[in-house]
Amino acid sequence: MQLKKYTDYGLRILMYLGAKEGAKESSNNRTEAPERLTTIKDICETFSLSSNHVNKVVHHLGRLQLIETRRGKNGGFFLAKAPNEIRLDYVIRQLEGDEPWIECHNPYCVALPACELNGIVARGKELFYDYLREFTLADLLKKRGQLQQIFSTAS
Amino acid sequence: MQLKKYTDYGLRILMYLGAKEGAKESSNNRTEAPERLTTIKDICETFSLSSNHVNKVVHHLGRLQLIETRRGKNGGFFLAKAPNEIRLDYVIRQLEGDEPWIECHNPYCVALPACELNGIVARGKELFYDYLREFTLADLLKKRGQLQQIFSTAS
DNA sequence: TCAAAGATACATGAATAATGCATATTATAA
DNA sequence: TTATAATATGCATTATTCATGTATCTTTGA
Repeated sequence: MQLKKYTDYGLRILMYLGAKEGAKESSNNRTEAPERLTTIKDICETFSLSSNHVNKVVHHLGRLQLIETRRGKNGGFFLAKAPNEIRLDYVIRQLEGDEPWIECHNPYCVALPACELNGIVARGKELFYDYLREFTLADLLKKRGQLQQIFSTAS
Repeated sequence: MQLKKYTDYGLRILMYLGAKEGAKESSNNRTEAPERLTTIKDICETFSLSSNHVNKVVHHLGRLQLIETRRGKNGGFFLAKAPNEIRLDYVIRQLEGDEPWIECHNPYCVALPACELNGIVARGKELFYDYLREFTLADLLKKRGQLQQIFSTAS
């Protein structure tokens, strides 16, 4: 019972971008590309991660349109939304996958027709995500100055 | 992000016992042993599980004093408490293990000193368990008659 | 004393997450 | 136009953890 590192890495990437780019507000739900884009290499060096895995997470964040990715020379990625528009429940649900937390089929459990358990666990899961829904990336950037310093001195 | 089968099996065992033994009330926090005890074999046949794994879960439930186990001929196990005294949050926390849902060390994350995320996830986890705390084994036995029929015809 | 039950330790297998490698694709700059 | 730096993508491999199997010990009742 633990979030995947994959999900964790996704959140760290967003924190990195948020700390670097700042809390831009955007009316058109888009932010401008910064001068120099953040690259997968930057992330890997900062957090001491392997590029392969980060590669996939970045791609996923791109597909979710949370970041915008640019191929080619001087490419990289940046936040596609303002931090206060990136809800944590959405990020975690998408990266983590949204399977039930208890498995009643596979293999099938005979008690299923009279089982109250799966409903209770499913409701608990929703309460977890309802709570996360109250937070956005902006809430993860409360100590933005400190994060900036950490990220700039790391690697 | 899913409960272990181990935990699931534990809950099914308790449901089986509760359905069979009924909703006995006990002032001294103990129930009487029934005529014929439930065995690991009974559970395995009912739910089509391997005895090895169930063996360990039964042992664990015994250590938690949720059931009482009896070795030797005519041995087996039975509920050690009334169903309404067996809280679901306790069972799941114990069987599942109570680790944090997000890993900040191992390996260490540089952002940790300024990270807001782990606290948010930890609080969400507690809300999940707070919800489970409202339920007991008795709540899983609402359709007790149907469960009894299922369990008696299965195997 | 035998047989039926759980207790325990250790070994193996399976599933999935994490990582690695290779190569394709794209965009920019020289 | 070509070299280079970046992401995109698919497949292979490794590591971790969960699940299961095998063997043997211990306990208890008949």
